[in-house]
Amino acid sequence: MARAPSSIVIFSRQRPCRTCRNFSTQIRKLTVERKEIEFISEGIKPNQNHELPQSVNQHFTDVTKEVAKIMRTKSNWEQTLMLDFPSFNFTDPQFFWQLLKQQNNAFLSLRFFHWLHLHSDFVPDQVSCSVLFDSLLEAKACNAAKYFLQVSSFTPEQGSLERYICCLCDGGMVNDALDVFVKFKDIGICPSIATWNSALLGCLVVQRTDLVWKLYHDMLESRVVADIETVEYLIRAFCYDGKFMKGYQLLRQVLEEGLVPRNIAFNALISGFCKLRNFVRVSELLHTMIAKNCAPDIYTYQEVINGLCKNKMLLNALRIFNDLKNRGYSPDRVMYTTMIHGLCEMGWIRNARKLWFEMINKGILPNEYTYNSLIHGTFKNGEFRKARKLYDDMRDRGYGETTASYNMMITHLCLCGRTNEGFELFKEMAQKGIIRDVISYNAVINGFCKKGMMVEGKNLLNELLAHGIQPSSLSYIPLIKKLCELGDMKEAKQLWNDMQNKGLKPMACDYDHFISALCVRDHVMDGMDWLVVMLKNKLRPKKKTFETLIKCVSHCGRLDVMSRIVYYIKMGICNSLVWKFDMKKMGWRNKRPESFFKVYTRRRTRSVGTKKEELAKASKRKSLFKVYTRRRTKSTGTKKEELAEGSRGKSLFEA
DNA sequence: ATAGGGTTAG
Repeated sequence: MARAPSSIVIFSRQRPCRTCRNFSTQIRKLTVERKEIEFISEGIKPNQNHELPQSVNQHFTDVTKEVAKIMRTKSNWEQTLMLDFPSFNFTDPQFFWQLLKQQNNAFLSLRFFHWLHLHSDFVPDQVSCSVLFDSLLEAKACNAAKYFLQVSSFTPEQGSLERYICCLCDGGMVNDALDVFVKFKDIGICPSIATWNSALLGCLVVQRTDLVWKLYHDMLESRVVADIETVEYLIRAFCYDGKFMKGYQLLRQVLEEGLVPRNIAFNALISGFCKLRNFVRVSELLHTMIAKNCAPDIYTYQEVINGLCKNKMLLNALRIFNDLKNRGYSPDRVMYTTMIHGLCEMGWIRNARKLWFEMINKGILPNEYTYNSLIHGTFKNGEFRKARKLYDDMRDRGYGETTASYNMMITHLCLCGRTNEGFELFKEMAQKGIIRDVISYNAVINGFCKKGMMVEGKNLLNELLAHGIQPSSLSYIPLIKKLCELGDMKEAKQLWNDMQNKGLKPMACDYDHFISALCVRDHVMDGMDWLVVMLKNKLRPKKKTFETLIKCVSHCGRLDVMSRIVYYIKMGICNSLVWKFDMKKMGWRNKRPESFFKVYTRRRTRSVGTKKEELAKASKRKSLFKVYTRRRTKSTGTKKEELAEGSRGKSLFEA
């Protein structure tokens, strides 16, 4: 696959006109074309060796008018034409010209051509073809243009072909556009930079960055000089691929050359660095924008506020939001919705309501997104009745007929124990023809499981699979969790295997369902086996998992198992980066791992034993622990060796 | 561009 090279050639055309996307200004007007046609037609005399008499031309004009009228008004125009003009020769190229000029409608002309072609293999002459083709392009009818090109097999001139590429890209038919590029390559002609850019944008819009890079590779091969618009698309493509740093480096590179891309490139980068939680860079980008006379727009701030909210930095988001208002920017509906959603997500429902009424007072009406955000927040706040009322309000306004709305409502109904109502909505979706996706199914499956309705839950999972919907791990986990609770470990394991056979990776907390179910039934060793599986899958166990195990271990006094847990902590996890990060957060970096051990023993013994017992046990454990620390330090520490030692450790414990 | 599904901390 083609990849973007690290550096690119820049042509210093700061703001290129968008040749290919603005048909009304860039493409010659159809009226102009018509004049040209009339002019040319005097010189070309298709099928005739002499001038047509004026009377014949007049006759054509009359007939074309009549034909146009019939085509516009009658659905069975083909028959009507045959009946009304039984002896007329429609295949006369002169007549087709006349029709093109008269009808002023590319689609009607195309239909007429299609009819003629079906009956007589009629193909208009080159000039008519290009007029028709160009007007189809002007009408952005890429499918029609493609069809016409195939059937008439005429060769458009280079300009038309380039506009054809733009038209295809506008209509999302990027693969066809790429085929035209191949044609250009074959005849050794290089399209203009505007056409390349239009194609890059087309690929970007349909989220095919692989094609962006392929095109860019071809561009470099054709020695086309990229311009700032190209750079914008490449930055956006990098961001789409999640390679924000590469996009950023490209931006730096062009800024150094004195070129500034449009806001949208900055916005994409800002959105990316928000995702990475790199707000220092976000701030730097904002400053760069201002310095380069590229004032951040409402979309820019939208990205910033969205990023801050998603990272739970609500106060910062609110500050910027209020600053904007104070500085005279008026937040739009999207901005209000984003802010309300952020507040609801964090449970700040009162502030969310305040903004809700503020926007209504400003004359901005909430839309479906706003309603959904506030309903979500109201549910989270446990106010079922209020949420229900808001939902009815939304329905009264004609919103709520989308999958996302239904899913939100079903999820919350199921969460607050109203699974039946949720299921009713789920059925309503099917009746109304609203698509039910994996989230809809998962929500109801979860609801059924919560109520212990396992048969219904399993049926729904099977229905989901039967409908060919790609399940997610959340389609299985509620069932597995409940089965574990009920003690049906066999069935739970069966579903667990089904899930993994579908390539779905469970998360670390999903193992807890098995571990706690086993611990409840005093099967500590089996619980340990699950821990081992987790570690083998390079999953970082949650603190809760250890707590569950340790509680159980202490309950049945299996000190041997306890030391094995500590062994795993030392052997398996301490070396992974993730764990180190967690250790750092827990404040025991540079401390000896015993402290971790102590935390758990202390917590446990408080609830169980007396202080004397505690001390005695602790010292015993400590000595056990020391054995293993010593053993571990002996090993030189390559991963393989550690794994080998891990398995030896296991057998030691079980002996 | 904005809405729908699970994690963690004292």
